[in-house]
Amino acid sequence: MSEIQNQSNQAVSSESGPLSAFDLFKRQDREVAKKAIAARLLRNGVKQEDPVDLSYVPKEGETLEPLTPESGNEALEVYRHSTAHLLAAAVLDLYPGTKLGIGPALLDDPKGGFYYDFQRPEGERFTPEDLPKIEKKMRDLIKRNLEYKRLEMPKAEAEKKFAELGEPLKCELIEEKAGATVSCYTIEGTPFVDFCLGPHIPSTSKIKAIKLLSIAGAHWKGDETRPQMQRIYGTSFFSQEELDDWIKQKEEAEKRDHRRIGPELDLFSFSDAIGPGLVLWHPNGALIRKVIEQFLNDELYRRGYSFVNTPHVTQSELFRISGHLENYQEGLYPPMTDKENEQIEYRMKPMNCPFHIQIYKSKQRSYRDLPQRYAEYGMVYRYERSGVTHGLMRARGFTQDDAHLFCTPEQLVGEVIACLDLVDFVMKAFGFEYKAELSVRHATDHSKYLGSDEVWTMAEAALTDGLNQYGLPYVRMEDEAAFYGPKIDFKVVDAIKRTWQLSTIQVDFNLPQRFGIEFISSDNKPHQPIMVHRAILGSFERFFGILIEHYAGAFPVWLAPVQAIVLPISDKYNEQAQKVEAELKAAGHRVASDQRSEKIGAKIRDAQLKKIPFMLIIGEREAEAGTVAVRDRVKGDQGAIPVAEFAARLSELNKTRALTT
RNA sequence: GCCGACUUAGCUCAGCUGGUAGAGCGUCUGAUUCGUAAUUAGAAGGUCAUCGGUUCAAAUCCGAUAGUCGGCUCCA
Repeated sequence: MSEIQNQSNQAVSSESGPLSAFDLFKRQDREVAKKAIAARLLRNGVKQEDPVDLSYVPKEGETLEPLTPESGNEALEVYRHSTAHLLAAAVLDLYPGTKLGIGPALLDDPKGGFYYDFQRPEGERFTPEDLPKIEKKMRDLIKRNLEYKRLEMPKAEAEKKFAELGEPLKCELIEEKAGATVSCYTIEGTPFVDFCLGPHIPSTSKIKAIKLLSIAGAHWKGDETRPQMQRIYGTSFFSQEELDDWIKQKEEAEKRDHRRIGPELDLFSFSDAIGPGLVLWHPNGALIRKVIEQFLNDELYRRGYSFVNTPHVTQSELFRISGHLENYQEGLYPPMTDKENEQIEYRMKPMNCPFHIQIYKSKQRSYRDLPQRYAEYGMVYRYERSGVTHGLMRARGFTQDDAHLFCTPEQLVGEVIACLDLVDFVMKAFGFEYKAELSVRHATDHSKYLGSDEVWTMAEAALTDGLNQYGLPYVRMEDEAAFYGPKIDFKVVDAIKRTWQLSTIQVDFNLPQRFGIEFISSDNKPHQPIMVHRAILGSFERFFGILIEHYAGAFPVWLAPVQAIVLPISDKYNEQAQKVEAELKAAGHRVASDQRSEKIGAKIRDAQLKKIPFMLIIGEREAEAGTVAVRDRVKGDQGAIPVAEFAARLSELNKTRALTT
């Protein structure tokens, strides 16, 4: 990375005036200067958080590095933020009287891009037909190569200026956020002025590839009590190729959408007669779920878990004690009143933990009994607001693969390591890469956290030691812990590089205290056990949705509802097909046969669309030889092999949970 | 919950500014007996999401309800 010392700046500034970042870069390397869109600022060699404009004139002790398209997210953020300004300029030009909200860049996929919030005058609003017009105007502005100008002024002056411009929301922001000096940006030749920290690209022609995406409602500052504005989403890239790739990626994600694939492959559905967010698992989906459950069952037994079962409803009292009633009132289904005693109300359960605690509490526990590990695939019900349900990903009724560990402080590290190993084992089985995040308390401000310093220090140390001993790299997130304890979260990366938050390991100081659970230690005195909540898949519903998208519906053999389908060439070989089907079924495989009077091409096509891993074709040759011609859904025709050989192959794939054939 | 869009046969979708429904796929019945991604003929199938209104007349216009979809932390 080229680096320009301020000394050189001072050396020349006497003759030709002070030199800007751009001037300095140009001296160093014309090509780099041409590509630069902003500059990274180093003060006494220390990188400053916010980049600066190319017009920035460095001060004593400051060094600059160019920010180019190759600089990654830092540059992309500046670029997209500038595109958001361009959008606002185009909108103001086309729709005078529009008030500005905010317009930040977005980096996270799938929302990568930017948006700008607008308030149109009473009675006016954007419609989807406006987007092409606005986009066209943006392109016009790009062609005119207009300059992004930075203005600085005292706070009072800025407030006056925006008041004159009729931008009340901007005034509110200045009031709240601004220091003594306020910076603004304009785009030359447009009515656009924005209160903005910057930095921005030097001129509109730097913007190479844009696309406006959608219009949505958004409340000012995300606050529902504030007026609703119209938000325009868009995205921009340094090149058309990158934009095209992004569009392709989006289309790929749409093709994989579990809400499309689910009904297509007859995996699950929703029914208006039942209600939003309540899932019907069809035979194919339920079968996959059973296979996953069986896989987990075996593993959990092996790892010393006990299985428990608890009811779906409970007297509200349980959740009053746990604090959920107070804190999550909105998220609960409304209460049911007891028929015989109006004083008693029941609730659908939103969590399993208090039930497991009741099991723990059912008798006195000795330190010799610990750890207790209770696992349950517990169905819980949360009243998600009507606008937020999303297929299997966000449902109102879902099944947690929940477990609660009750242990002594000394046992915590060991339990953490065991959980890490379980997460690793399960994620690898499904072919997921993953990353870990350790969420701990704020370094100094502990006011919002419950529990003593002593116990927090112990728990954070146990999680950290566990991660280190297990050898798992992690990101430490300060101030991201839950109020009730520190945690480790896992993010998996799917087949098309999207990340999903799945597993979690959380230490809880709150519930043991609220429910007053204890164990008798070797000192013959009661102590409070450490409680750990842990989920691997999170919820079966959501995990299934993620799996469908991860595999695009083409499940590996061990999960596929139908692992192989027998396809007779014509009716003449139906009998042989039935024999082969029966033989494979007897060997424990999930096999079907297609005995319709269709041509083989049609049968193959249908099997292919159902994403069945193997097609076993039987014609005259195979019937005579007792073989099947194996067609792999990915690799195509594999030639004929004896039925027994195919059965052995299927067994092997199933046993090893192979992800490919 | 809020903003916007959408809801027509099992599925995907046509149906122009109101004149009372159409295709492809699928299903069913028959013919065909076929060698690696769609053989063929015929038939059945819809209170146009639901309820209400305007009109001589509503899938079409208006309103309400339900459901689905895109959003509603990202800051000057």
